[in-house]
Amino acid sequence: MPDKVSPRLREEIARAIDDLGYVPNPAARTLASSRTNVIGVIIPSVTNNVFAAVLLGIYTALESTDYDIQLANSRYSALREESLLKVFLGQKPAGLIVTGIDQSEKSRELLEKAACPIVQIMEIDDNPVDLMVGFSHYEAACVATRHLIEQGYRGLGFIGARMDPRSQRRLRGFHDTASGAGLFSENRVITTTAASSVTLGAQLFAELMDRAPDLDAVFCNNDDLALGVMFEAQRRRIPVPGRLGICGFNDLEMMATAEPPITSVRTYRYEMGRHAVNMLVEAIEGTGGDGAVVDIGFEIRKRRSTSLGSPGL
Amino acid sequence: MPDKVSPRLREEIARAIDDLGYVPNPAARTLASSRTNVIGVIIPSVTNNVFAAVLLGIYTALESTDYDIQLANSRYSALREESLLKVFLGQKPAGLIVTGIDQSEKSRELLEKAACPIVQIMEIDDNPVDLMVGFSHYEAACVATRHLIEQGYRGLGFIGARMDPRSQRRLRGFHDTASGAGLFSENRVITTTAASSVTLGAQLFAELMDRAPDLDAVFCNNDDLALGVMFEAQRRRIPVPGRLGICGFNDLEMMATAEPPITSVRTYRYEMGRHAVNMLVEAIEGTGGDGAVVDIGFEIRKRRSTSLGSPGL
DNA sequence: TTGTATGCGTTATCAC
DNA sequence: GTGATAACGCATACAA
Repeated sequence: MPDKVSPRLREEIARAIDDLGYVPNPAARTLASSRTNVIGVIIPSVTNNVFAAVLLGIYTALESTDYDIQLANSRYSALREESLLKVFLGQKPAGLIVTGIDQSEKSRELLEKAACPIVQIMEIDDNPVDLMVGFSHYEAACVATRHLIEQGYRGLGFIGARMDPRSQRRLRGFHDTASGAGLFSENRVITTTAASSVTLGAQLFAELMDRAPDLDAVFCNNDDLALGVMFEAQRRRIPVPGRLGICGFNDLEMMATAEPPITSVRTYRYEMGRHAVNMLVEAIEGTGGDGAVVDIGFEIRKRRSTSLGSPGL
Repeated sequence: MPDKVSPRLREEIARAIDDLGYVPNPAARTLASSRTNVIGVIIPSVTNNVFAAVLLGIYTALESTDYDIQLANSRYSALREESLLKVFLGQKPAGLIVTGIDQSEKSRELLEKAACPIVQIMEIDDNPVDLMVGFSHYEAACVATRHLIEQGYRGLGFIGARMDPRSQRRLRGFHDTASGAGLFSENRVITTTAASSVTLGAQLFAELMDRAPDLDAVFCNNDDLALGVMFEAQRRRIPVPGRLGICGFNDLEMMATAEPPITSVRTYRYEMGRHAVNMLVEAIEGTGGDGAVVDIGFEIRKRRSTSLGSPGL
């Protein structure tokens, strides 16, 4: 579409289009060109604030393009993801954004032979289907656990819900780091596959505390659980951070305002969404090399909830 | 599609379809039939938990149908909603779900003359474009305010963020009820158009408390703000509910687990989403009468954060 | 009932 | 370049 038309003529055309009430028919367009401007997005949950933020990044980045997005949520089921993938690929999408690196074998196959660029988000490893943007949940958990140890906590515990692949990698990071310092005890780990919530955090903490009185710090799978732990600690008059250290994951906005403010691992959800779209569009339009893996990183936000050893926090 | 085929034959057909790798082409289908199976959804925000829950209801209800959903967020802008509406209507959608009743004049016009069923969600009034499912934010605020009065609070205040039309109606409900009891003071009301957050709740409460020391109860526009108020009260060693009553709005899951548990107005977000889809599909398929307005109600959840007069709570 | 031709609105191709 | 025309893949109306 060369812009060699005079502004004058251009306007006239626009007016004519408007007068005739012409509206392009997308169905006819994609049928004729056998090309769509649809980018498929599969996330595990729409209500989880983490993925909602990713989604916001995706929508925002897409606004300056003329791609449409087709959203689906897999509800943390690899099987459901697989069937969604089939439907999506049937539409011959311009690109695909999928969550994580734990697709089913069949899904992986479908993705490998897909005709469009694919970007996996939220995690990174050295075996991408195509594009990838995320961070290492394992490393993030290691850093958080190390922080607890450095603060002087010795009875390290872990509370986890949902236990999707990313949660499991966080647990591994916790395990390896705590073990390395000779501070790991299976007895101080409690997990469930139930959906995460503040209430669940309180319940799991209550259970864990009763079972393991030597517990003096918990690394929570996510911020909802951490908040629940804090509420339950307050109910039981357990001083935080004096008697109990609490560390969350994701650093939702409320963590900084809680009383006491809660330490958490900052992750860049919005940015991952934006980045994923940018990479994808570049790949679709052939302006960027493919096979790229970008590590978007994370950052531990140290706050009062873990300031046992450094009251200055 | 009469099911007069033998299961035997049916399976054979399915196998043949699978063998040939046949995948229906939706573009060709909509082009030929000049009908789409797309339902457009416009919500103000994807990250706001309230709308995320609505969305979950929508996606869930849609799973048993063969409609697709086209999602867009207006970012609380009537102007943006208008342009989204134009794009959506250009696609000749099978139906449309829009948020609220405060569309721009032009949007209203577009909706009125749209060829498909429309459902407005989140609110109700007696002037629907077509279908409607929601509840009265005004009434809900009245009930919440009355509760504070019944508990014995006299220095009633209001904290509001975003101040979209629904928030404004809640403020009106608060105003009218408090005024009716001779307990309204403009000095105890603080609002901002900034986006709501826990941090903002804490800030607004700090400001309000400094300005109006006679404040002894706050009705918050939403639960994030209420949680922020609670944290700030704890920081300032203000006893809740003894010296300060707190009431939120929406009853997010965390409200029941907070310490103290926070009173809130339960709203049925998920159900509104489901109901909207069901009404829409019925209207599209002509199996239901149109023009229906369904009041999905709300319920005040009384908890310790407002138990000044009834310690038994 | 079963089969066949025409049209949906665009893109893309091929003559010109 | 410019303008006519053949696909694109399915639905549908009509003929058999």
